[in-house]
Amino acid sequence: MPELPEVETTIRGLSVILKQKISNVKIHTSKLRFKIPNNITNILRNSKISNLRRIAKFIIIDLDKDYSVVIHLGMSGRLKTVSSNYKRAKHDHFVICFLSKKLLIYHDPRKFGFIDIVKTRDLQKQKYIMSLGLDALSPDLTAQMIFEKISKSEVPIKQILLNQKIIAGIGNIYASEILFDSKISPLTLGKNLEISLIMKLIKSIRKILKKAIKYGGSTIRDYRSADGTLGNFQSNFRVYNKEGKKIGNDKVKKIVQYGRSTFYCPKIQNNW
DNA sequence: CACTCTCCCTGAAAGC
DNA sequence: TGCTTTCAGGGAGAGT
Repeated sequence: MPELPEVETTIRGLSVILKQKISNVKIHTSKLRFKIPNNITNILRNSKISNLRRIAKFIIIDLDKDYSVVIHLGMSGRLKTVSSNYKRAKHDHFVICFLSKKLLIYHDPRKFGFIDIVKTRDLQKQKYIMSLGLDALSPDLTAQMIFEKISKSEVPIKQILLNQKIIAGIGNIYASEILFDSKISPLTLGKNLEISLIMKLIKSIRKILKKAIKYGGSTIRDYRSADGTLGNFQSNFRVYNKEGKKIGNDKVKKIVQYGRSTFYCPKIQNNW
């Protein structure tokens, strides 16, 4: 599932479309999480891709005409670049065609993602961007900032990590991995996390996410970056989806928090 | 405002 | 084997 490392991997795989000129756009399905704006075709046609970047889990494709395409992959979204002899597959909802004959395809079986187009200068005003906390890989992220945000919170740290308003980019899989790495119990309430543990947590956030990016993203089954290469971080999951696995003299336990599965080692993650 | 829960959707996997 | 049910998860929106 696309979390920060998968989004980063996708963007790196998209570099082949940089500077390319768009010849056409095809919308096969406009009803994703939100409707794809009607004016997107007109704005995209004859534009050039000037830059590719990431804000948390959002992919930003900047155009040369002061507009930016915003793509969120939701849970099952993928972007792939293919050549002109490509045959459309099921769930290919949106296609950008380039003069070079290359195609950029948005593929999303569950349609939880969305595609938007906004004036680049208005990007930060979009409510889905505006509400985001600091990016999980931002060098500016400090334990003090997190402490101030969670020191009164009765919410368990696992759920806090998923809250994009506090730290942006972490999803359900890496939340478990990060907590295991920092030896913090997912059940710890925000208000009970002392600053030294938050420092440890931030170290683990950076370590786990960077490692996942290095391995090309992961995801549950068959995460592929935009150039089609298979992410292989999943073989590096220590606890996620590993219920019953022995680690030292402990065993991975699965619990459900707020309707989401959490995997952890009760004896190892025992900061009580 | 802060928090919790449901729902959107499809395909894979489990259950029968 | 094959049909049916359950589960997975990001985040908006409703409800408390």
